Amino acid sequence: MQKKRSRIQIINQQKLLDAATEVFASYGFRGATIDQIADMAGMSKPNLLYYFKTKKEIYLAVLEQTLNKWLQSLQDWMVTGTPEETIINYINKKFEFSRDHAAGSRVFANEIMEGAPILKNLLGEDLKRLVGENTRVIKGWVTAGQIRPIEPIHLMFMIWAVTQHYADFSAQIETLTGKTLDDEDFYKQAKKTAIQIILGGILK
Amino acid sequence: MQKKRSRIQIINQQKLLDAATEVFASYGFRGATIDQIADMAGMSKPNLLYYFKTKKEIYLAVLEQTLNKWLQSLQDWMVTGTPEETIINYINKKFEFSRDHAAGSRVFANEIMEGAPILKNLLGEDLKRLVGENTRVIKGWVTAGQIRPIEPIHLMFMIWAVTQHYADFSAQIETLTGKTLDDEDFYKQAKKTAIQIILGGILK
DNA sequence: AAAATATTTTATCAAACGATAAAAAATAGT
DNA sequence: ACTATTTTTTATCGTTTGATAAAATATTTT
Repeated sequence: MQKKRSRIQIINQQKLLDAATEVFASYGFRGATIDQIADMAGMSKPNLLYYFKTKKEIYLAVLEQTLNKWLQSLQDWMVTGTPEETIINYINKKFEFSRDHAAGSRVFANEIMEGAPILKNLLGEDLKRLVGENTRVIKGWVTAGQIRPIEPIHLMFMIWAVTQHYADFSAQIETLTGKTLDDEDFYKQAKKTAIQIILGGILK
Repeated sequence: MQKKRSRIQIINQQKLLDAATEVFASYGFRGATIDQIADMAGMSKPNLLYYFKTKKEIYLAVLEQTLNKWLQSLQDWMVTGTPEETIINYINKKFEFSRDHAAGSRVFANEIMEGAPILKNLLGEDLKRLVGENTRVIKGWVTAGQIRPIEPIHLMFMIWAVTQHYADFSAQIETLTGKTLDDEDFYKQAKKTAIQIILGGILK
């Protein structure tokens, strides 16, 4: 029987999750230390462990919080619109995610580069199913002659690659351009270019 | 006065660099341990430290080895060819790198996600200069009306994003498709799709 | 083969790390 | 205001980690 979470608990757990997201984003699960996370949250290490019993437990909480938001954009895939509308909408959603959850995107990237020990099962089931549905839609467009013949899965990868790149490599992008997605003009230009090229590349 | 490296030294240092590349690729600088690297190289920890005095020293060696190969593809940028030839050639080079140096690509990705503490200076100088040269070429194409109006830097990011994605997220891609770039057909299809979309997106 | 040098192993260290126990302080319920 | 509960702090533990010293082994040079 789970007691109702107190006000302090809710505040502190979220504060810890935010700090943990930042630290795991930078150093991955193994490279991150709970000292660092506690420090960033303005808390002592044992106090952190009062809210999350182990390092793995807080990592799982971070992954879950981020994953839900990540999958959301895939689920919102519109099957009713035209190819153009659908792709634009999807790229928009992905860019929004990269801007609003850049650290979460990097947590994912780290998890996958470590071999996705935690997410492997989930990627092989839920994500695989979602991707299957979406590639079928794209395949339908090709068959119906609505877009140029294209391998659907690689189009998906391409959209993920471009949108996530701005979150995962923001340090490099900032060094080269002085800007990040937080800059409104830069955000619009990045999105515009991506949409322009991808749409131009698949539409007839 | 540096003594000539012995036969054993050359063999073992390369064996260690290869092992270190794999481990740093998975766990980043902080997450990797020299025990792990030594194990993977079939060597004891103190023996590793005989060849590389510190963890940072072997990390720097790995970064340098990979960086040279990474920059190579940028330097080979053809200024004499048509836009079509130049882009195809560049994407080819990048895909080759992702296939032949996937682990190295991930070492980079980790370094950048950690905030690029080591590479920051280099990215701000050498890379910035190279990117500047290449974006100027693209800008010239636009001005001359050879390609559609496009923001050059975002085209560069797009090419990096797509090509590196296949190396950095190979675990995810393998889970979803069962294939990696080592599969010849998969490699060709990935490259073909990327070239088709990007060229189609920028050519008139 | 003997001597000199290079490489590997064994033993060990101090600091950092994840985690626990128990006391102290703060908050909530009556 | 008093009591019960929750939250925070202090102290500490066993491992892991990066690194060093010194002995043992292997290789090269003469």
